[in-house]
Formats: sequence, C-alpha cells, structure tokens
Amino acid sequence: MTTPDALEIPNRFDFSTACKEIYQAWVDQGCFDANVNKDKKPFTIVIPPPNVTGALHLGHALNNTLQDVQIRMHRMMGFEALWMPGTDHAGIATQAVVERRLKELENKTRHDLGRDKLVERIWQWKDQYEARILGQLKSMGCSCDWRRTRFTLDDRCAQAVRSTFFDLFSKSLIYRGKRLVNWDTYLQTAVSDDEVFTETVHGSFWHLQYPVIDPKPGEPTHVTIATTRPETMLGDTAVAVHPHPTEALARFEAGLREKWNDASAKDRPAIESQLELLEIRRRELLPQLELLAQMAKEGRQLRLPIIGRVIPLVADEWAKPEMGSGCVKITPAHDPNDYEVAIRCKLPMINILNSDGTVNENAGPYSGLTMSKTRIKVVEEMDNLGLLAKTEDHQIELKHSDRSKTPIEPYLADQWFVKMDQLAQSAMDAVNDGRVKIYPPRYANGYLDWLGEKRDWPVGRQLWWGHQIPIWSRSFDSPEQAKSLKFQLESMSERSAGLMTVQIEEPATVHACVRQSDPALELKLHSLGLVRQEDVLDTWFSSALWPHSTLGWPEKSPELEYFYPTNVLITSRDIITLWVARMVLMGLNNVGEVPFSEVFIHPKILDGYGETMSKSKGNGVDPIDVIDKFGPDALRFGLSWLCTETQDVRMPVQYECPHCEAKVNQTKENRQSPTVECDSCKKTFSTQWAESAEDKAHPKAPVVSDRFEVARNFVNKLWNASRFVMMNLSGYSLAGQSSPTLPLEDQWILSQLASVTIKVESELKQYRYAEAARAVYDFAWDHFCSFYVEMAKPRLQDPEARHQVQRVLAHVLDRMLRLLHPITPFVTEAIWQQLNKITRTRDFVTNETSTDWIVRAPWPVPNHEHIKPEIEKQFSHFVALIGAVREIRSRQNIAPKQQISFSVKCSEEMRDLLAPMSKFLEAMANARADEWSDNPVIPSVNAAVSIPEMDVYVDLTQFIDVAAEISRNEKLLVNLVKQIQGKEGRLSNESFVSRAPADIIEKERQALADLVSQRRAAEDAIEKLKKL
RNA sequence: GGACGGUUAGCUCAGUUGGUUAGAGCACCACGUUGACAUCGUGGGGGUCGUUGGUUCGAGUCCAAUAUCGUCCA
Repeated sequence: MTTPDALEIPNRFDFSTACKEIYQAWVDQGCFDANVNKDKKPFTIVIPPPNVTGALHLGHALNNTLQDVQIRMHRMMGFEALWMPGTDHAGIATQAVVERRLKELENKTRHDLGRDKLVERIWQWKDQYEARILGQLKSMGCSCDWRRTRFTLDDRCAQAVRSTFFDLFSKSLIYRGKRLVNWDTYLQTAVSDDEVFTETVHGSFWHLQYPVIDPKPGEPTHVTIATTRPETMLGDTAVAVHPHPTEALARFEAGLREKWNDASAKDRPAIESQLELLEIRRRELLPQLELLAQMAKEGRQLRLPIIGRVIPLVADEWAKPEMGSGCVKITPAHDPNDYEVAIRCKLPMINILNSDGTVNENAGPYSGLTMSKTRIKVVEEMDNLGLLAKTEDHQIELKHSDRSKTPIEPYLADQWFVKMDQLAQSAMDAVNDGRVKIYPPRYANGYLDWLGEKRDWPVGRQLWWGHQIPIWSRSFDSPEQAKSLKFQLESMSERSAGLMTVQIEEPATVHACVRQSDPALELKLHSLGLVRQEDVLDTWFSSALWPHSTLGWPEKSPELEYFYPTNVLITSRDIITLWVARMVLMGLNNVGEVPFSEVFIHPKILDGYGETMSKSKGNGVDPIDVIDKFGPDALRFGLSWLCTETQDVRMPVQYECPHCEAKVNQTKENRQSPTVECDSCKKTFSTQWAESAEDKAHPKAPVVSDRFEVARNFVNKLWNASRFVMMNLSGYSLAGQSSPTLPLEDQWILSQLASVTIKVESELKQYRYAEAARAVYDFAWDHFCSFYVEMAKPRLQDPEARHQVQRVLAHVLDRMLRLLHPITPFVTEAIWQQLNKITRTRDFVTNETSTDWIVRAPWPVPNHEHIKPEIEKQFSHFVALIGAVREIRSRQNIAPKQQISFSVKCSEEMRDLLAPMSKFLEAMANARADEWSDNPVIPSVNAAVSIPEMDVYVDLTQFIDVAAEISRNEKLLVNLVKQIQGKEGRLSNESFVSRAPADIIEKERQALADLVSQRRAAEDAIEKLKKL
C-alpha cells in the first residue's frame, strides 16, 4: 500500500487530459458494450438520434446527460445496460443546409448537380457532422455501445422502412390523395406544416365583382366576393353562395348568443357589437343572398373577368353568410376547403402555379410573372374594368417557410398518406391503459389530443435526401387498361412470393409496392411502363421505427427479443407528437409491443431572454465550450442540478474574451455577429458566425455560462476531500476489531450516508435529477466535508482513534463516489483509480474488493441498520452548539487564532453525549468547554446563547465588545418578541385551541415557553451589559 | 380560440400530504490563507411568496377570479 503525500495529487482535477484517457480506457475495456445475456435483466435506452444538420448544443447535452445517468446507474445495479446510439438524416433540414452552402460557395442549385450528385454531397456532409456529433457525445462521457451506432438512412434502417411501408400498403393503410402543399418557391419543394411559421403582415382585403351572365330583371348584375389573394382568381372555377342563408345566419346568431351567456363581463361588449353588425347584415345583405341562392339552384353562370371563363354560381355550405360578402370564390387547386367544394359540386381544378413561384399558362396574360407581380396586375386590371368594389386594410397571417424564410404558396398536389385511424387508436390505448407511462403526466394530454384527431399522416416529401417511396406507378386513360396491367402484375412470381403488392387508385392508376431492393424486379416494372415515385418519405417515418429498427427488425434478432421493449425514452416536449406518438404506433404495428414503458420529458434550455436556444437564432451554446472551461463532470452535474420538473432552464450566456478572459454578455444584438469587440480590452474576437477569412483571423471566443460554476466548484470540493482522505490513509486496514459502539459522529455520518443513498436512487428512478443532485451535493459538502472531515482531523492525530476514523472515511468516500458516478463519471473514476492504489478493501459492510473501474462497481445498497433518526437529532445539538459559539466569535470580532472558553448549562445526558466531542469544538471553533453541568460556574462577563436544551455562556472577560453584544441581544430580543406575540395570539385563539390537533397545540406551548425563557435571558443580558 | 406551465431574496431556482422564524447557489457585507479545497472557510444582511377574494383554528401550499410571461396545438 502506498499513501500519496500532498505533492503526488494535484489540488485540481486536471480534466482536460484525464478525461480523454479515462474515456478511451472505458471503451478499450468494453465497459459500454451490451450483449444478450440471459443471466441479467436488460435495461435499454435508444438515443433520440440527433440531426446531422449541425453540431450539438446545450439542449442535446442535457438530453444525453440524463440518459447517461440512467444507463450508468442501471449498469451499476447489475442490468445489462444498452444505450443505442445513432443519428438522424433529418430530411429537408439537412438537404436545405447543403443546398444553401452549394448556392453560397459554388453558386449552384441542386438541379445543376442532379439527384445522385447532390445526395453524394449530402452524404459527405453527414459523415462530417456525424463524426463531430459522436465526438461531442464522447467528450461528455456518454456510455453508448458504439459498436451498434446506426443512422436512419443506413441499409438496415432502409430495410425496416421498406418492410413497414410494404406492410402498411398491403393493409391499405397507405394511400395517395390530394393535399394542400406548402410550396416553398425558393427551395422548390413542399415543406411540412411543422416547417412553416406564420407571421402577421400588413395586407388588404379586395372586394371583386364578377359579372352575372344574362341577369334577369331584378337580379344583381354582379356578384361581389372578397379576398386577400386576388391573383388566385385566375384559377377560380366557381363562386359559391350558401344554399339556405337565412337559416345559416340564424344558427350563427344563436351560437353567438350562447357564447355571450358564457362570456365574462369583460368579453361581452365585443360579442354585443358583433351581434349589432349581424343585424345590419341581416337587413342589408340577406335578401340579396337569398336571391343568389335561388339563382345558384337555377344553374346561373358568371363570367370570370380577365380570363373570360364561364364559371357556375354554386350553392354550398362552405359560403358563410356571416362572412365577407356572403359569397366566396372557389379556387380548388390552391385551397383545401375550395377543393372540398369542387369535389362536392364536381368542378374542374386549375393549377396556376409553376414550381418556381411564377404563374403558368393557365394565368392567361400574366403567364411567367411571379405571384406578387400577378397580384398587382390583377388588381390594376380589375380596377380598370371597374370591377374593384373597394379595398380594405387587413392584417394577414401569412405562412413562411422555416428553411428559406420566404412566403409559402399553397397548392394542391398528389400526396401519400398513412391512414391514422386504427394506428392512432392503438397508440392512445397504450397510454390510457398504462403500458406507456409519461412523466411528468401532464404531457399525456397533448399526446392524446393530437392522436385523437386521427388526421392522416402525409408522408411524402419532394426531396432527394431520404428513403424514396418504394412504389412504381403507371396511369392510364381507361380503368380497363389499369385492370389489365394489375392482372398482369399479379400473375408475376414476385407477387406470389410476397415481394410485391399491387393496387389501383381510382380511376385508372396502378401502383406496385416492392418490399425490398430488387434490381431485376425493378427492371421488369420499368419494361411494363411503371415509373418509380420521385418523392422520399418524411424523415419521421424512419425515426418512428428507431427503437426496433436499431435492434435488427424486421429480422427476429436475438437483440430485438432481449432488449425490446426498451425501458425509457428521454426526450424534449416539442417532439411528443411528431416522434414519440409515432414510435408507439409503429412499434405496436411492427413488433406488436410498445417501444418503451416510460417516457420522460425533460425541460428545455432557454437563453437569458427566455427564448429557446437554436442555431438560427445564434444563441446556442456548444457543450464543448463548457467542457473546455469547466470539465465534462461540471457540465453534467450542472445540467442535472438544473433539471427540475416544472421549470425550463433559463441560462444567460457570455462570450469569454480570448484576449483577456473577460466576460461579454451575449445579447440579441451581438449574438449573430461574426465578430464582437470585448467590453474591457476592446480587442475583437470572432464567433460561430465568422465566415470570411478576415473575421476568422480573430481568435474565437467560447460561449459559456456562469451557471456551471456551482458544479465546477462541487467537483473541485469532491476532488479535494478525496485528496485529503487519501493523504491520511497510511496504516489503513479494513481488518481488525472496531470498537463495539461507534462514536456519535461515526454513527451520524453513516446514518446520513444510508439516507442519501436511498434518496438518490429513488429520485433518479423518478427522473427527479435536480433533487438527486441536491441531495448528494448537500451530503458531500455539508455533511461529509464541513463536519465529518473536520471532525476526522483531530482523530487522525490520535493513535487510539485513527484506525476507526480511517475505516469510516474510506467507507463513506467509496460509497459516495459510486453514488456520484452516474452524474460525474470522470472525476469519480479518476479518484477511484487513485484509491485503488492505496487499498482495494474499503467497504466495511460488504467487505468486497473494489472493482478495477468504478464504471463497473456495484451500485451502493443502503444499510438500513445505519439509519438512526435519534442519532441525527442528537447530532443536531452539536451543530447548534458550534453555530452558537461561532456566532459569538464573529459578532465579537475575536481573531480566529484566539482561543475562547465557554460553559454549558445542560442535563447530565446531554453532557455525556457532547462532552466527548469537546476536541471538535477546539478544532472547529477554537473554543474550549470549561464546564458541562446543570449548574455551571458562569463567567462574570459573558455572552449567553439559548439553544434547544442548552444555555451556552461564552466567556468574554478578555474580549468584550459591549456595544456589539448589546446590539446582538437587542436584535435577538426584537425577533423573540415578534415570535412570542405570534404564538400568544394563536394560543389565546379559542378556535385554534379547540380545533387544532393536540400535538400541534402542545408543540406551540412548548415553543412559547422556550421563547419566553430566552426573552428573559436576553433582557437580563442587556441590563447587565449596560452596567458595564 | 384551446391546452399546459411559470410568477417566491438583486439574479437563477427549490419548497413532498396546508402546521414552529419560507430555503439553496450566485451576488453583497465583515473577518480569515504556513499542507484537502480561495473553484475555500466562518458569520451576517436581504424576500410576506404577481394581484384580489374565498375555504380553514392555520395558506407560498387548496379553490375562484385577475394580471403578466412562455410553450404547444388550432
């Protein structure tokens, strides 16, 4: 055994070099490898695969820390713990990033490169960022089984995707339909609703007039419609009016009155004014609408201005008599509601949009103009024709593409859908009956509400980066031709082998779905005139399969058998619907079991302004910056410390100037600048936004937050406490008889250790990370360092006591390290290695030999026999006593080196308990106890302090600062009087005495008596002091 | 418009079933550095818990209303 002296262990944990070595050793030893092992129970987490769009930020760091804590804890508990790593191809997000760079750096579009070349470029990007992401995870200490690393676009995921698609298609759960697409005219692709944001912009409400063809006497010559998008009139194929406007208006009014009844007084005036407007509308507009409804029934027609097309006036309930002019223009190809009307009324559909955002030949004279130019021209022309009735100002909620920030042009396109009815129901059932538990439970609402809508899932994307839809199609003019092709396909051997399935989409399109990549079959289909669908699948389609595709599905692999269902999914709340819900329903559909039994939703990390961190806002923080400055353990402990149940984490961040290390607050102004000038040294540094060579020439400033200082300090404290223990273990041995009764302080720390062990485990199992971190922080800092280690110091000098105190120190340190290992893996491993050099037997409860690596050490099992509430209570007398003495010292400004003495008035039991601890009072407060008795000699000049069951008299004969002592007592007196008044008031309250529980009343009485005696003591003291 | 969450010390946050004087870290003040740790130690000052009303012997905690901030879904 070698015991290091102070020089051998530095007084700082050098995380920058140690962590790399430790991590490599863990990997080399296979510490993170999980294998099918029937002797152990599995514990599995699949990582929420980070997008390969860019590097990880602090939100990912939080997410992955929380997972690693669970994995490491369960691994120590003896589970076969598998953390499945991987990344997500992230469809449009990644393609958009690569396309943008292509444009910026080479001034090329994706069409210049072509599909294959672009996809190749994206793979290069993916390789680069995947490496960066996995590197970040490793720096954080994530204990993933890297041998199993997967990617949502790799071959095995592709197999899972095709099998799933084939299965759903065979069950008729996938179909093609019309859907309004959010067309991004800049990227020339459709973007999903989730990739769209709305912005209120200033716009207008134009009232246009369409002439009636051959109006009869008494009939209007024009029909007025109002629109915010006049250019779409070029695609109008009808104008609709409600078939029964009077009834519809009455129903609307009834609804409004009902709302008035339920409304609060504040909201009523608004409804009342609505009702008034309704009355005017009834008088002035309704007769006209009735007339138009009649005309619609008669099949009257209108002439669409500019284009000259004859369009019908139709009766349809979509036209709301309470809205606008009561009539509505119908543009089926650019509005989903109009599309429905067109289906009901059998109207033609005319698309006027080119993919680049210009209007096509259907737009007549404006063909080739952009939509916005077309709008101006249309309005001008309508005005010239005298058909522009009026123009109103109007605030419009305009959709924009999140990727390109340009306005969305909506139009209807063919789209593949997954039918959600049964699938959604299965996922709702799983949560309702508790097979999947969501923590915190309130998040189940959003999940259930969203699934409850059972909206079909549009899965096609007009992209090149993703899983291409495995369908080959051919359209015919007549249904007979389609049927004949279907027959031909169905007689092929591949169909009978279950490799292909065929369906007809009305009226005359044949779709063949192919189960797995099969060039020969594809060639055959091609020769029959079938062409593969261009679209790729929504990125969430492959993500939805992640828990089982990573384990080998569709094969019945041993891993799938053993590790599935996984135990918990840890993620953030914004993808509960997009991802969590879909994993549940796909898991149930494909494997027949839920993918995980628990879901933990953790808080989000916000910046100093309460905004979510994101790369585009420029307020993201690279966890590597934090690791470089504070170390990975501090990052992890800090994030766990902040991970409370209800609060998002607000984290103001600063640039750290690379020239002078001063902090520069990150603000809304500077967070997107490529360079920033330091407030204090006035030199310039660069940021993540630096692109030009000139900007990059400035050194880059890391972005950090002082919210990690708590954790950094804690890691340092832990390191140094361990260092102290190790420096004092010479002669240590676990062997040898210990005294039959341990001294109070030993029993106390062992009791605290057992309690904190129970608490940490139970909190972590409930995903209450902050509580667990706080519990272990308090134990390590306050209980172990501030008291136990301090009390160990005199005992280590005492040959009689040394052996015993070493045993307890080693035992507590060993277990504390294991308890902390899931949260702070590196520093605990580093200490463990040092400790192993001194001794391998440290746990006097189990007598076990310590493991080579703490990562493989057993999770500490609390020793319930050590828990002694009465010991903890007794110890609190000591804590109170030392506090009282220290306060007097401080108030009297007595130099620390100056010893003082005091007497204690207390019971015999208390004397027997505390007198043996006198040496600690000398060491910890430089105070000597002269006497412990029920009637001590009281020093002539003293400061008296009353604490529970004791009166302490500190001898101030040599030190008295009368003024300070009077002021201390007066302050105390004020406080006491306040409390006494409160208690007296309560106890003299008849209803309190008669209704409150007896034990509460007794407690109050006791407390009051105590306070009164303290008040008398303080008053006496003041009186005496004033005489001095 | 709907759902959910926040509002407690200068800042960032805890506060379990309602029960002594509402806690922590940072910041602040005073004192302290010849071996665990100044990324430290000791002590101190500082909040009546967004507002209003209610239930109760007793409310930061339960209920209602209201203000305000945020998130998600329409």
